[in-house]
Amino acid sequence: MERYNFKLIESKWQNLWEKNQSFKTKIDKNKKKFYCLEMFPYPSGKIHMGHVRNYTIGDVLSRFKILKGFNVLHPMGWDSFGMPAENAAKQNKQDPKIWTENNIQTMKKQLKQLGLSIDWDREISTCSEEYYKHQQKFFIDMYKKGLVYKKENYVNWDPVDETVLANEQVIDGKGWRSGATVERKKLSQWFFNISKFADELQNELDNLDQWPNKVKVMQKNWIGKSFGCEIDFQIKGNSKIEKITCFTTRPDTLFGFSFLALSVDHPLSNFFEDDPKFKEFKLECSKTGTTEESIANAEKVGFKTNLFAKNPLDESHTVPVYFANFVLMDYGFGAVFGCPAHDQRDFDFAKKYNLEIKTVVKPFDEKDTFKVESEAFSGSGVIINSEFLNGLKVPEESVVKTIEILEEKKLGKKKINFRLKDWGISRQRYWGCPIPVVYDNEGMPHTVPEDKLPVKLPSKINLNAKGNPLSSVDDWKNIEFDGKKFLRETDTLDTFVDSSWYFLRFCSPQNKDRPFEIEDINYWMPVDQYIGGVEHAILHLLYSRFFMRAIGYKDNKFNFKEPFKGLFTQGMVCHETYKDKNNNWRGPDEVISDDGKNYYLKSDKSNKIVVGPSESMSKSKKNTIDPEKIIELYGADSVRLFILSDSPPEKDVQWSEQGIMSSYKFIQKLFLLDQKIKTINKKTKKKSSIELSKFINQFLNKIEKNLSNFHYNVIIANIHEAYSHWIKLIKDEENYDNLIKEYSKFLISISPVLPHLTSECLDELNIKNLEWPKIDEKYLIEENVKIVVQFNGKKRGTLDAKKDIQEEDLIKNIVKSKDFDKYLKGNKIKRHVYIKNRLINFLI
RNA sequence: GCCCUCGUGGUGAAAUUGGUAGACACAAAGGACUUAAAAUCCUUGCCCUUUUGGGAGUGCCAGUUCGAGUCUGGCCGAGGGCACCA
Repeated sequence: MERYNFKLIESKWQNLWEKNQSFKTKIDKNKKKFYCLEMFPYPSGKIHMGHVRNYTIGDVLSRFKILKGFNVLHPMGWDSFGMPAENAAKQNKQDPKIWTENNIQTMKKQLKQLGLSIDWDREISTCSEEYYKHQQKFFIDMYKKGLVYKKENYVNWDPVDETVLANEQVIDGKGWRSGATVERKKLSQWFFNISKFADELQNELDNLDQWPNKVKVMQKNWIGKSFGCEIDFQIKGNSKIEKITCFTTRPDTLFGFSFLALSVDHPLSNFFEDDPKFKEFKLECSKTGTTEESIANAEKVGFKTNLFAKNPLDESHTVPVYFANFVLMDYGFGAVFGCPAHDQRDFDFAKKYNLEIKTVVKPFDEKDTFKVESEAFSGSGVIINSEFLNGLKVPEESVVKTIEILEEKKLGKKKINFRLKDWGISRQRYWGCPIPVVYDNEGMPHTVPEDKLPVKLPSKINLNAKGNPLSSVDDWKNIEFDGKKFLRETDTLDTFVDSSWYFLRFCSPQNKDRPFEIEDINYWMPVDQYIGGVEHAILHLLYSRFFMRAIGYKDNKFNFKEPFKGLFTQGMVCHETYKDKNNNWRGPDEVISDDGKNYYLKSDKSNKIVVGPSESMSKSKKNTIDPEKIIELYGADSVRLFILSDSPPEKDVQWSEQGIMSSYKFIQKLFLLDQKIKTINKKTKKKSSIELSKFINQFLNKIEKNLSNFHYNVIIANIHEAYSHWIKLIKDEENYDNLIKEYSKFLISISPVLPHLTSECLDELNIKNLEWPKIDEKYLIEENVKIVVQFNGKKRGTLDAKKDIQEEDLIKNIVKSKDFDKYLKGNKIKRHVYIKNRLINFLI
């Protein structure tokens, strides 16, 4: 028999799918739609195993839904603006546009080799004018609706690359690319007003019942809603300063008030700028490292002012006002009321500056004389030493009650605060969407008139110029509208803006005038299943949720709220790591082992390799496997099979050479099985057995259930089991036509995983127009069951019985069988428990 | 420090949701076929027993139950997220 020639057959089917436009989708209101989307890739050069896993998972689902009769939208595009293009361009002196387009061509070819069911007619690329011109329009619309603004803000500044870095691009206080220590710098930046939607973004999470809980928790923490109140503190010591407003979640500890602390960036700092000691203090504060950890561990220090704050609940009680390094300007009001007894940070500060520590909450099981000594007490309990607040339960009564009192006395009011900050979208980068703004000669910003859109990126540019490359392109920067001179905004948009609406563009990818047609959107959206890495849990997913709301703000025509109805976060692909004797990383193709234990370098047998733990594949550790080479060697179906087989898709999977080999062998076995089945002598096989129908229907049932729950690894196990069953089956006498009929159902049901092999096998049977086989429920019911027999909860054997056997009959059979004599003999059965068709437990 | 998730053979993992623990696969050991190797196939997998059998067993300790990998409480360990958020 011939071997399965995957090279021939896979390319044959890929060409056919392309020629027949098999995955082209159109709106069809008679069919239920299913929008399956995987996170689109950044075109960095070649696809990696992470892509293979991501897109295989999505493809299996898409193909399954197509078979189930859904109208499936399964598109693909390119997140093609971003820093790597610019950096590569600098190194290779190549135009970022050309570099990007070449990569797209390469990766597109590679994706096609995987046999993905993608409607390539909908392909989009965010760096094309056709895409970003709509984005500029969104920016202008949002500007007009007051959702975009410009303000001065502190940013992460890389002094070597001369650019702003996003928080995630700062690693241990250093620029991820330059390695330079990142500075805080105040810059004028554009912002999206995402915090306006903070409450809704948090509340709507509860309705996303097809999202992993983990992601929802992360977003909730990120948005960080907290309930409290704002309080005005009257100030003494400077006649120009009347009051300071603070936000607090613990107004109930107001009688424990012992200092008030301000951020050094607080507007009131202006009154102290002339004081050289304050200036020095402020400078010191700005030097503290920028990493979160170094901030958290930094010593709490303060600068004492000549100001005093009055306790609003007791005017005779005044406390000193400090500037302190731990107070953030961009949370609350940049001012904190300090209660050392019940907040550890305040406690540390009070200890250092010898401030009063007054206990105002005691635990339930303590006396009223309870005193905070060595550390702050922040647990629940009862209010003490607080006059009219005494006796209130902390926190459930005390906070609400104190706010009521403060509101009544007009000293404060209820307030909900969010941790979520507005989204800074300015980047001093060339390879991004230009911000459609110009400045007049007074420096006032204006949005670019719509008939002058798009603002195109200039093509000839010196990327090695210092700072933002766009600011040195004079003939682009200087522009005239109707005879008036303007200067262009040279910042470009954060690339997360590009990916915040690409899923909408897929619905109307070729529309020239508008980003989308509303009918298209309302038919296809929301995305029914979104699949991608958990690393986007907060940023991309939160930004997209915001963007939907921002586009629909004041003029909502969408018939849905959330862009992604279902979310699945897949795990990473890992591989062992290797280090040679000089402590250099080595790749899997550089090392070899004869016994599976001792590894050495292929090129130098004396160089022993230390095998490290399996880690997520990364170029820096050289533990990557190139999908293209693997497809070349084993074929796409083998890769698809293996990437799904070992671990559940949400967990990390370990890549192994043995694993891919065994998947390859299994594909060969399936093909051999196929040949055997088709060459069975048609005449000698007579009977149509119920067993065959049972087997196939139960198999279909398992596959369908496991497909719906993303238990793809179990599906592979099911296929293995089914294979063994077929091998036994073909030795039996079976009516040929019936055999083929049931066998074709098997092929169809595994086609989402192995589309090339099954297409070929089905084609030989002349089966076209594939449909998911209907499961015949009557074959799911077994008329014989195996019943577990237990004595005192211990399994002592099993007994075959008719389904739904009566209890008495079962017991009779057990006694009759004699297998259990040694447990029954001489023992009295006190009672027994019978679980129908499953188990019987005798208690003796 | 706070929050979330997870602990099952040498390894990756299954387990109809409280009912035969370890399906399926990788690796290992032994065997069969081979002159030999590769490939393929079969067996084994912790403890006692030659076998028949029996015992222990899902991180640890308790509890609920006829019955717990699954439920409850406490502890230990691993991974991830957030981190001066007032």
